[in-house]
Amino acid sequence: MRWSHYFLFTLRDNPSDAEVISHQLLARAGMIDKLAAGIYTYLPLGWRSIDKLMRIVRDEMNAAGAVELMMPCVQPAELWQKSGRWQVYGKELLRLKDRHERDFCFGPTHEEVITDAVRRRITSYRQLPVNLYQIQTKFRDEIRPRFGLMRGREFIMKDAYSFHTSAASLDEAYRAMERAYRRVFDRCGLRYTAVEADTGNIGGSESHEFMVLAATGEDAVVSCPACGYGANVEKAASGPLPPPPAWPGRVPAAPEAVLTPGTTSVADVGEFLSLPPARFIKTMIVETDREFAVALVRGDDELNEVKLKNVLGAVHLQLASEAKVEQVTGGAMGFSGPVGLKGVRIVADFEVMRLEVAATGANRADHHLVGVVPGRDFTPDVVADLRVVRGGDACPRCGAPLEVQRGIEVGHIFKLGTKYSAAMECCYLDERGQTHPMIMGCYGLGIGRTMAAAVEQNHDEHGIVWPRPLAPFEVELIALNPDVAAVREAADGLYGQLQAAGVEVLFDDRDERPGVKLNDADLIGFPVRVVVGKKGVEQGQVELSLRRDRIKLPVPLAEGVARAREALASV
RNA sequence: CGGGGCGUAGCUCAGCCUGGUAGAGCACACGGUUCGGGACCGUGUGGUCGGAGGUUCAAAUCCUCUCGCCCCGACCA
Repeated sequence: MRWSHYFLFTLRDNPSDAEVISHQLLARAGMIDKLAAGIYTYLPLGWRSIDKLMRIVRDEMNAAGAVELMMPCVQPAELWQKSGRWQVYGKELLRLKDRHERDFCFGPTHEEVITDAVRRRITSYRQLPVNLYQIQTKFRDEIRPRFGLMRGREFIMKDAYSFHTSAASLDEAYRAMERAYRRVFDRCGLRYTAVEADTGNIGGSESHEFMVLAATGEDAVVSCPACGYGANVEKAASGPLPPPPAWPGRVPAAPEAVLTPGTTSVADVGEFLSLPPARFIKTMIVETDREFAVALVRGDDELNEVKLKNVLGAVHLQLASEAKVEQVTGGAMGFSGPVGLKGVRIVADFEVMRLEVAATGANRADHHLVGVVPGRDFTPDVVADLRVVRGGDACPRCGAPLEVQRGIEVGHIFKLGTKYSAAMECCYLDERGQTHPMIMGCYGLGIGRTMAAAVEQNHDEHGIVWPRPLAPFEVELIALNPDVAAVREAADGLYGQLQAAGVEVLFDDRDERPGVKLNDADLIGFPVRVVVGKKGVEQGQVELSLRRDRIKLPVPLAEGVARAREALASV
């Protein structure tokens, strides 16, 4: 492709609304164009990357035995009412009406449609299992789209759905999908990790996320370098913490109230009473879709709201407002504690119950209780893992120190079970003629997000450094001085030869100054660059360089194509 | 939805506080000099200052409302 015949416009400045590096670079490199919040055009260069990634994904899905189809974006409300998600999904579901005022939505995911398609065709165990996938544009009306392609409202996703007669069969498909995902991300040259994940509102029994490791990731990933344990921080567990410093002095027979004016944070009270934060019981009042509840974690720990939500069986959970806190505890916000609380469920973290004595709020303004003994002075309704795991905590499997890194969730696979098949009567007859709901799995992979993640992980101060499999073109050929006949002829010749050799080449034949073309080449970041300049051509040479190390190497003009292909093979 | 910030030329921004002829750089067009790391000189095109209402002799500037965008939080296959 000749640049002069293409549709490629690079930007010198970062767009004012681009904050993360992948958004900045993809926009400056002329690959994407924002139309509205979280809604982007893939310009020709960007679309080539997307197309390459989709080919890799198709390849691996097909190899893993999944079958491609294409479902509609616009879906009738009836299906969603049947699964119950018309009510549950909330504002993230973009709803619309047709001219007859009938309700539709723009599909954020396709469990309903696929389950409907399968239930009307498959009736026998003999026809199972099946695994169907599509690559398609989704729409989710996110509360807050951000970070360019990383969290769009409209985005391209590969989604697959499998149907089974047994947990063993589902497990087989699940493992096959896991292997396929690994191959996809391996082929893309990404550094990633697969971790255990919370199943969220999708539901199901088991779930793994594929995280591309990058500092700008929205998620925290906990991993054990010793045994390979890995989990999203929402889900991650740890071994027991080391005990906090000893309680100073004697443990009283009953909690004693002390005056602690104005000290509402653990840090403040700790300093005021000369107690370490780990000796406090942090008490948080939460409000869920069904109740108020009280969560207790050790003073130096953070509450993991996802874990708490799961323990409480809640769909939504938030910290209670000041007024609600006072209503529940009878005391001021910032002075809450579990002692004497009535009428609410109390959930305590394991580490709280391991404290033989502690301090906590007195449910009375400007007062705390010291000498509180868990189990003696209060009894939680549930004891569970509620804390956010931190770097250095013990691995729950082997005890080695855990690491915490940032990650971008590019894939997520779930064992769904019968949640949708039961609700939508997607059933089969077994050998004995009995009816059962099918057992389902679902498997998502964000196409645009993976492209953005690749840029987050592969760039330098000059621009993008594409891994070859995702590079829009493999080689950029630059005619530095196209007004010089010898240069033009040499570059034209190389261009024809590269094309004939099947190399994907973008030929920068623009009438621009050398600096502009060289800087643009760095910005758009194809793996191999071939520069034809006046001086070189006089000596029968062109210059070859790799984007990653930017080392320039003169090669004979006649060997240009062969050497470029060698260089490509090396990346 | 809560908190913060921003909407002025295709892009990045200044001007606003303290009301008085709408600006710069880049991009684009033409001419000239340049040409291996984002050149220079000259000329030129391009803006209902996000929108509506108000105050005023006069509004990009002050006030009210509204729309859009970005960041933090809550939320999130």
